Amino acid sequence: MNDNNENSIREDSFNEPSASLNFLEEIIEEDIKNGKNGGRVHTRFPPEPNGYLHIGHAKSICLNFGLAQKYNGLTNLRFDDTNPTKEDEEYVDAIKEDIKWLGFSWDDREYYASDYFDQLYQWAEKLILDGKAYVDDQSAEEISRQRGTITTPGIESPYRNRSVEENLGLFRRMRAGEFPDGYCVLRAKINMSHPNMLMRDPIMYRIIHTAHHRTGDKWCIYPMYDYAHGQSDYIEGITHSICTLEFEIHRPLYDWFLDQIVTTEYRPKQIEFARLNLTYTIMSKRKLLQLVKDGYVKGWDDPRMPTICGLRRRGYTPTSIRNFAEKIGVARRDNVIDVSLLEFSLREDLNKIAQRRLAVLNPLQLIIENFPEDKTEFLPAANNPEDTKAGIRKIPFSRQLWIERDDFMINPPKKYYRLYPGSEVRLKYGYIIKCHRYETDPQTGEVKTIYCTYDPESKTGGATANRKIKGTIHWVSKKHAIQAEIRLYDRLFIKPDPEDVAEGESFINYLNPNSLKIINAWCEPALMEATPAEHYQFERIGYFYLDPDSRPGYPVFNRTVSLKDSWSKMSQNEE
RNA sequence: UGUCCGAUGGUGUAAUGGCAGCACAGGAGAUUUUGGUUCUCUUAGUCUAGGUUCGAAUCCUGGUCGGACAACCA
Repeated sequence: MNDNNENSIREDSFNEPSASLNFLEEIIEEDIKNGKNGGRVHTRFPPEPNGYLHIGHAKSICLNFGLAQKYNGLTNLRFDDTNPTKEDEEYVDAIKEDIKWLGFSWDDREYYASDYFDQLYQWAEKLILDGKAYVDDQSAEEISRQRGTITTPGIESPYRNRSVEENLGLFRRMRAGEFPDGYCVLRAKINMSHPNMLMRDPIMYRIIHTAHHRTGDKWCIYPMYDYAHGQSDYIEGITHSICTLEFEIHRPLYDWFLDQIVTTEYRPKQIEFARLNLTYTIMSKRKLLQLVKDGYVKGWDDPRMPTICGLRRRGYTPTSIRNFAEKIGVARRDNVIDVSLLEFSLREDLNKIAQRRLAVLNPLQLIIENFPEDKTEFLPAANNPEDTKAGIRKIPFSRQLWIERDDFMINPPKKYYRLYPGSEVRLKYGYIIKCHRYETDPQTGEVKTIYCTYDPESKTGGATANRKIKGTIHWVSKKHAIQAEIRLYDRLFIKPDPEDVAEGESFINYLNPNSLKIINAWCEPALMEATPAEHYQFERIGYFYLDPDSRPGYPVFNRTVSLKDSWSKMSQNEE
């Protein structure tokens, strides 16, 4: 497949079995080696359908599906829908779409915690029968007060030692709907002075008279997360239940509930990893919701949002996100990933696949004085220099062009090799031109028009085509250009850690006022046929992606990410 | 104040008692009809104090710093 010797050697050493494992892979390989759960690997991705998925979830998705793929296992999609007051069908569909778009499949294994309400209820009765659970009639406030604090033990509920019969009767009446919301709860009887507060007789069921998006009015009691999650894992045959670090403290409870019901050799195991944090980004669902609700962004899929749908609309590719997840690795220490690593993964993919086009975002008129008035030439241009199979297109060229305002200076600094009086540049895919003079607006002093001549032999394939010219600039033919709306996005926050708030401020104070700038651009005609099936690179500018707001004859493009720009960096450092 | 978890260049992540490596970011250069891409070189790291050991990022002890935990949320 590859007869380059050096390359195949490198490949081989890369695939050596000694390649290092992350801590999750180590645990899994150890479990497989020990024949745990019959050597099976079965993971799950368990979103709560109460919001949209973001890049942090993408890490979890890549981990869960990736690990299963690597060890020939399976991954279930399971909606953790145990709280009907917060959850909605709307989110279910969005979540499914996002996971599919990322490139993962749960086949037919789409489950809901609510599928297990009957089984969960049966097990709850068993716990009551075993004297391990009781109905508590106290108010939420009272229960909370009795729970003690982090440093002081709690005290036992006066209802803690009700008889099994009384508990069973009460629990059945809870289920039957005889009590209003909050009248009583079912609690596990564990230890009110446990140093881990979650073990101080945690609540298993509460009364909520609200219709559920799947079970409708069948239930008016709903299980809490801790009581539902491990049991759901057990029902589904999950082997490795991977979650984020904040659930670490829940693990003893996860294990306690399993202890009460597991009768088999098989048993799922919870393992925690550190969630993703990104510089200049917030990941909290609550805060993202606030951005949407209060109109700081235009919706969950606003291209500035770190949501999967936002990134998709912005022009991110699934490949770039998967590669990113691979690069950041996984561990148990808190981390903040530099957003430039995400952008690197994005450019890396886009560079390979993006269709090149010419567009002028900030136009300046250029006239080629020795080019005939009425002549149009069609110049062949490679669609993608990284991929010859992408083919070519022809770009119209004529006497009057638009060029980028940045590509001309009256008094250029050192190392500026674009256009200035007397200089020569190459027009990309076209001719070498020389600048002779320019015209300014007498009112404003702004440059209006640049006058050049072209070297007719300097076209690709021409006699002087290979002359060394330092600068190449992009252009569009004025009379053939089409207009498009361009949305220039920048980071949403001006502070690397927007959640690190000063006294009396909130993350809202750190919003970047320039996170969106809308302009009009002149584009080569081929962009009239732009489609969301393609990603585009406007040469020398950046990557762009067609927005659904586009109208017939008027495309709208989102700037996905700019090209790396070592010139602006260099000229800034000079200052 | 208690319990649990964690600590390796600026940011991530390897090294599983034996040469501290890789990626991003930063810097310098080469190539280039994109100041893009690609390529080369380069700056920079084991929280701290002790102990075990021929040998410690790794094992032990103390400290320091950071995180999690007191919803009828997940």
